[in-house]
Amino acid sequence: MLHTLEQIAALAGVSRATVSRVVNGQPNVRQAVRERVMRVVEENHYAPHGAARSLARGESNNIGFMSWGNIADVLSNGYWSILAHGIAESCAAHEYFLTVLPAASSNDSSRQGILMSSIASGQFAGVVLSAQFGSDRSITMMKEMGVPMVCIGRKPAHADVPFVQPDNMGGAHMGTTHLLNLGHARVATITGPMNNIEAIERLNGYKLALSEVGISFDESLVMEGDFDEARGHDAAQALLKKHPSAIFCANDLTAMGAIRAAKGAGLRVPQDLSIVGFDNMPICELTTPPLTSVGQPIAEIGRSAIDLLVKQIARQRSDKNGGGLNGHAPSMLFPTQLMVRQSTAVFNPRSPHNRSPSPKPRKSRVQ
Amino acid sequence: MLHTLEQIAALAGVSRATVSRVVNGQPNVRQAVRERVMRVVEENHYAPHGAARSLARGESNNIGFMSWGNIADVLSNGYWSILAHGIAESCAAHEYFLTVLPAASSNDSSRQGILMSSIASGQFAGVVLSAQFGSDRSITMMKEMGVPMVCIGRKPAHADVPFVQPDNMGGAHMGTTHLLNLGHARVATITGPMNNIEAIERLNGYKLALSEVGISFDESLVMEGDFDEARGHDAAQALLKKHPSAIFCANDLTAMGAIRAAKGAGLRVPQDLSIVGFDNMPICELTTPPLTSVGQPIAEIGRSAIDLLVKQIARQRSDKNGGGLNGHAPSMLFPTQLMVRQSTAVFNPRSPHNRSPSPKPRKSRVQ
DNA sequence: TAGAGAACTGAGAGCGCTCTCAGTCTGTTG
DNA sequence: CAACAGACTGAGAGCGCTCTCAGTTCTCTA
Repeated sequence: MLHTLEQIAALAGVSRATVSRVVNGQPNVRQAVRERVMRVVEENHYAPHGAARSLARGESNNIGFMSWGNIADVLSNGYWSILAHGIAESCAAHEYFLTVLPAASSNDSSRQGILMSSIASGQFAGVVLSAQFGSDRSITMMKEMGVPMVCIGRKPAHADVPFVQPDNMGGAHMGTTHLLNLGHARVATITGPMNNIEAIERLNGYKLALSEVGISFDESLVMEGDFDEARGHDAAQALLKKHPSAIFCANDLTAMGAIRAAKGAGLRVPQDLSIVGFDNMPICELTTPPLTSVGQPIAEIGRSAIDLLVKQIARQRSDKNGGGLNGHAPSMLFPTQLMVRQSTAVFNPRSPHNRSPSPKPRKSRVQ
Repeated sequence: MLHTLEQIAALAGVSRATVSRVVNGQPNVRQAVRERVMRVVEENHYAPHGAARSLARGESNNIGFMSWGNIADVLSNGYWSILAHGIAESCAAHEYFLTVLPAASSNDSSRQGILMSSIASGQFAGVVLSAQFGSDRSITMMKEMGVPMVCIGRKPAHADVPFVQPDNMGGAHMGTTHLLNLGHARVATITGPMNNIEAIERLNGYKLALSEVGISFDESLVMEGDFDEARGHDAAQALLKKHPSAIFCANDLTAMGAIRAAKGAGLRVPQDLSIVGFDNMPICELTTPPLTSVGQPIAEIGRSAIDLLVKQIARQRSDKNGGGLNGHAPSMLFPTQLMVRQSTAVFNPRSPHNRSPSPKPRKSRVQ
């Protein structure tokens, strides 16, 4: 705090350059000198000034995390916390700082301008952004600026931006198949917002699972949600009129809404209605009944995003120094895993709820 | 990205200094010149280089947020998400960046060293830290370095560090009094970890409420928890043997554990057992039954932390420039609010659970 | 023990920006 | 119309660090 390289150099009786070498662990310093400098450094709690170092090196040690919007409820649902935790951890491991960039909604152009200029200012070595919040325009700008970036979730319009995401389709397929194997024939689904690629992929997984067992897709068993509990509740309430015996939900919050709707309608979960969620948040164990859910390795996805980004940054730097090995940065799809809890059960033909429109039960073959 | 002040100056046919004035909105630039420069700046998407600016100005535009530990479950409980959201928002409003500093546990000294030297490096204009995670030693060091800081939660050993926190004692008093007013006489409590000041304050609020109505404090009705669901469950399970008719829990997660324990013991909430939580997390509305909880303005606390910090930073800067008005930065206590939901009810003398050791019901006077 | 080569050290030129200070250019006044 | 205040502008000296390059000191080998 109180000291500069210059002062430490004076105190140790060497030049600035030598102190710099010692501080950065470079070779070519006599052992005795090295120790003397180290002692002075420690005695004075010297630490190199970050901004000066960035300026001199022409590189930043900061990674930007563009995700936080004015979207408090998204944050509070816990998904982002876990993700952020993985991201922060990996940043620390790579010795980068993680800086939170409150993402601007596409229509808030002044905020977006500030955001972009802060990125343009070279404060960030790279940026992690969420497909959900990153506007297409800002992605385009960042591409033009040549800022390394990684997207959490695929961004269809920007296929060239490396991304990390769970195997949404595979997971939804697995969750739906679980229900089908339990003998359910009328499996409904509550999707996420259909402008969201992950929601679409999950719906596709659901469709695939149905078609595999020869059940034709019934549009009336699909309701669009928005990944939130309230919408999940309303959607489920509407769906229950169609007498499904099971509902596959696009995420856990939606599933919690569905459970609430079922209870409200006097149905027992899982005896009258089986429910599957997606994300396997910690909350799944705390609901009544505990929620069967398709799990994704959220923290690991966050970590991998940073790993990918750091690789890109490194490549960019070596490119500048003449190294020419280019090649496309890979994206990563993470496997999902079904966590069976107590919200799903074998199809129950005797449930009063299932008697109305000819349930046609499937032969149960529990996994 | 691609441009420096120098280049913009050349393009606009003026000197560096003039471009600097325009970019920083300073006076004393002819209108015509100002516009010409602005145009060049915009055409080239110029933004000043952050590190260079910090270096030249001798100030950072970054605030450090020291809280994230390797404590994934703390994060995932949502409290920190909401707090972080308030913090991030206020930082953006004050035009600071928010950088996440993964806090080191006190026993991880190498990590702590890195952390401290990054702070010492002057990258941060100030630091927000959590009383829960900030080690006393790092606080002492930061005080020595003169880094402005604000603590989320009081740190008894550092009374001079400004802090923001909810009125824990008042809130606990309110929550407990609510139960007493419902006629409960055997009100148990599950505390937070007793090395945590907030947990202690909440316990004190509980004691105060009891003493106010002349009920003597019964140690056997107190169990120590750790703000987590699992410990809440176990603590409640143990407490139930003492036949309390109500439990005041130090936070919502603990309360959720208590609900689970009650159900496991065949008790109905609230008919056999009333339960109150603390924090009023969004999850309170989703439990069965919805949880009565003492609410604190989490996001506002986060925002205020930054407001306080920014004031300190400003004062420090003006001090350096000769301004001498010092004075102690204020701390802030935020009011709590009781959210009554369905987990609390009037004392029920006919509950089988309440028949054992002479319940001595209090006369119910519902609020 | 001279000479080559390796190991070590320091001087100095930036990185891109800010900010002071001196100089230039107005537009008023007396 | 000379003189002067006030508005404007640019030169230049850093901010604290890194990194190259030239110079110095060792350490071997012949």
